[in-house]
Amino acid sequence: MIVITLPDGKKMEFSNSTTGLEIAKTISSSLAKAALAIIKNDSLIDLSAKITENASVNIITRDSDEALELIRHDTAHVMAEAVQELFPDAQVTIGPSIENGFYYDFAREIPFSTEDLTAIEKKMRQIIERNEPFIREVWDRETAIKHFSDKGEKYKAEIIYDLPANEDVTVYKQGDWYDLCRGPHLPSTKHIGTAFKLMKVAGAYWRGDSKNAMLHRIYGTAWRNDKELKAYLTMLDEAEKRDHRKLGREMDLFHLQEEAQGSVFWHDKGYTIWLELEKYIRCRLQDAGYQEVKTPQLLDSKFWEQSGHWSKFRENMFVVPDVVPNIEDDGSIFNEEPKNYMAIKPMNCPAHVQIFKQGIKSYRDLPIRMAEFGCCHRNEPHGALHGIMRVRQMTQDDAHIFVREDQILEETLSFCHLLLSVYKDLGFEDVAVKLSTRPDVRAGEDETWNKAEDALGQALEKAGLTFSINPGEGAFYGPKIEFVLKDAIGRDWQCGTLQLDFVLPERLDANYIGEDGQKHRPVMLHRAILGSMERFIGILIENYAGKFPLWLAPVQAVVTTITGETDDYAEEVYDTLKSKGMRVELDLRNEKINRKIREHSLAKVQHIIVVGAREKDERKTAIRTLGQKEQKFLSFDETIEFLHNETRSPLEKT
RNA sequence: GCUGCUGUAGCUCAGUGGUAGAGCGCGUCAUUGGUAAUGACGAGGUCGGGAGUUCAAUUCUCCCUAGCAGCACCA
Repeated sequence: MIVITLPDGKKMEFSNSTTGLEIAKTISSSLAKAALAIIKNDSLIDLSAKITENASVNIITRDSDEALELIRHDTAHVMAEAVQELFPDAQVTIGPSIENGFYYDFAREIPFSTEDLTAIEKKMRQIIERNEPFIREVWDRETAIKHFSDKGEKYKAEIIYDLPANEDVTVYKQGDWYDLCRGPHLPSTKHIGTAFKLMKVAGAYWRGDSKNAMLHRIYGTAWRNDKELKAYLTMLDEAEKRDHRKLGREMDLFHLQEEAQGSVFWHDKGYTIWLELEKYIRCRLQDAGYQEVKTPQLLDSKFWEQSGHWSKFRENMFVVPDVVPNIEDDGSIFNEEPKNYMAIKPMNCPAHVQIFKQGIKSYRDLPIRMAEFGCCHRNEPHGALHGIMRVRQMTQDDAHIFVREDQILEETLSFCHLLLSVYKDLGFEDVAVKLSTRPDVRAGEDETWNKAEDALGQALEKAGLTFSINPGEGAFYGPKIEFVLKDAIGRDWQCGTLQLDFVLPERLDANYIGEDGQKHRPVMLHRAILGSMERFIGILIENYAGKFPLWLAPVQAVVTTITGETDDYAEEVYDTLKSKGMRVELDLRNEKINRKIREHSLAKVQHIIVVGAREKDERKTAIRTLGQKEQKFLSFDETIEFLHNETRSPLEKT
């Protein structure tokens, strides 16, 4: 006799064994039809799996998150079958479900083409239509290894070989095709439905390691129903429309060119956003008791050896020989072998420690909050570069807070408040927080790590933030907090960070005099709110789809005319707005008003101020605001006041 | 860095083994038009760079380079 407990607490009895399907049938025939799998004591298992002991059971139907994962995983299996039917030379490897869909990696000489995807997808729909049940089998380990090896599936054989000894080797069959898989699966292929689409082919390393063979990965998306699929595809379209590289060009914000790959040419309009953002952050930091500094770009390699970057970070640094170059037409660039090397800074922290070290610091001086809009260069791999989001020259809104150990909690807490308040001002209210804890390879005593992790955790709790733990993801020198914000179309961006560091002050021999008259090591908090100016502006562009909050917008209003007869009045409006510090443009072109409205609207100018003969006569303006049907008719003075109000930054609003 | 794809006018993109085209933009002229494209004419290209095959290469092949997608890495 076994007892099954349902989520509502109801108990059911079965003679000696049962299955999820039997339980569902006992409850109702409609549930039996809808049931896809069950959660038994917190683990997801097949509907047909035998239950032989007392258990709590939750029946999974299509609308649950678990079902969606099953759908995605099963679609991956069906794709693998389709691929092997069409391309018998392809070996299967792994195919998990992922966010928004699934992928499957295949080993094969020839990569898949875009045309292949169409054929594979067609075959998948046939396989689903066959409605083959997924059947689980447990195989003997040795037999399984031999079987897959003989079949030429060496990757599968390798996976089985590496499976923990206590784990069953399970194989799932769907018709004649089968795959090594832990499961669970849907009852049969038809449950997958039709809401999936193969998206793209890409290379991927076996087991994610760049030393291993490159496999061919096919990505797909899969959803519960066509409506969800369509919504996802619409979101992708929307993301493409917002692409900062496209908007950056269209709005004349910046450009990139191959002679300076990974570094941004900021145009007037883009740099206006930068300056406004920088001004805003600078004010917030001043209010929060930070000092601002500026440190050198080029520093001797010996300095980086001392800081530890030379051994740990050198492959990401730009190194310059400290030699006068040869200017003769022939011959090498350098006539002598360089004795010394300089490196362009990839981080600001070691330089900040040098400032800290000037003079003697007392425990009374701490905390010292040292900020820099630090321009750093990192020698990023070519394949990593992406628009202005991932660049080789970047400016961080960086700061290092030198504290005593007893100040960690308080400084962390106030940083969290500052960061959330900044994000809110910039339009991001949905922020996820992650705490990354000690990695396997680390510096420092376990006792110190305990204190550090506790302090960060406590600060987050005090700040009222819910957070998830990233075990083992901390830096080697200390644990860190990462702040992830969600943009207008639901994408996540990791921006802010706070990292505790016990190592660098030690390496660079920073100290302060404590109450006891002895030297002590300060702890460093590395922290950034935006991350980098480049990346954050990229995020802003995509989040707002180019329609920036007015205080950041490069063009806040355009004054334009209907005919040339009112040019003088338009100039007066324009001059007055300009003199009040607003970013206004004057459009006196000999074009029809329709055209001018269209062009400025497409350029995402939010306020178009039209002055024609009527407005001139009455000393008024007609303001057309982007996204609104009605125009406003305001007097000259009201216009100035209206725009002045609209363009106020969050700093002026409080 | 790895795999695949791409590079033609300022932008978006056609096209061809016999040295190139469209739309938008730009310039000139005409037009003075009340809220999402006025018309006409015109100027723009060593077809990413180099080598090879060929009588002939923007087109075919190879190498390099940059961009794009993904992987790895990461702010």
